Amino acid sequence: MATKNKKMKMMTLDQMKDKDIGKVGTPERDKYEFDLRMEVLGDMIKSVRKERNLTQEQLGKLIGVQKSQISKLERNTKNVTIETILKVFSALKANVRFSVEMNESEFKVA
Amino acid sequence: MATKNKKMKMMTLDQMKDKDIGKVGTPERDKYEFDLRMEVLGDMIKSVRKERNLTQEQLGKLIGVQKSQISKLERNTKNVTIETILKVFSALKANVRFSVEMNESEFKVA
DNA sequence: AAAAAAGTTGAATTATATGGAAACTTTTAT
DNA sequence: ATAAAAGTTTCCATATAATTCAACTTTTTT
Repeated sequence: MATKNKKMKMMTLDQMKDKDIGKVGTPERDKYEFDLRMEVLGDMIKSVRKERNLTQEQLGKLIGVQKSQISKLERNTKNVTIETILKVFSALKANVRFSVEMNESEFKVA
Repeated sequence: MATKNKKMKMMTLDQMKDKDIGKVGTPERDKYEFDLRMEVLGDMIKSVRKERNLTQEQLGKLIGVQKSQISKLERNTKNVTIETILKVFSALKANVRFSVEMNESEFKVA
């Protein structure tokens, strides 16, 4: 509940999962980055939502959709648009950032 | 899990833009993270593509779409799905990562 | 164990992203 | 200055993401 870090708090997905299943308080819960995969996105939403102590219905109301929609997003039945991602995380007061990492040597232009 | 590869090169969008308009060789071209905003996405694609010395047509061929499609993505005429982002950056041999940053104190559950 | 709350699923609809083709414009050679 | 290459735009079709509603299942509470 009450925060210690005044600034930002970030968490890994695993840590989030740990939280979901009970194991709270891992040490390196500081920052988290992961490859942008669709499969993992729903878990992120769910975890942040839980962190905010919201039900799917409440989150839905926050962004103006039914709880079923939230469920679908969390369960990742489909591909998702950036807009949707932003809408959801914005409602959760979470910043989404993304970065592109370019492996120079790996590309050969013939 | 996935570990860092040896030689990654990352760059900021501003640096990419600098490159586009001529200013190459900025010092902190090392890593880059930015808020996931749609407006900026097209620039990312364009910049990485240029870094790879590809034309829109070549990139298009790489992922199996017309050059007009690439143009649209770069110009951000529409919202984009994750799948598309991945497809493009994967063709460019660039890793996309994304992170969620949660400001604890900012959320008040009533 | 029953009731209530939370979450899931399926079917249907609407909105919009993806995509191609061709004409057009801008940029880059020659 | 012209031609060629690269990029943009418009029109259009198709695929699929976003969404709702209602019934259903699972979880939580009492």
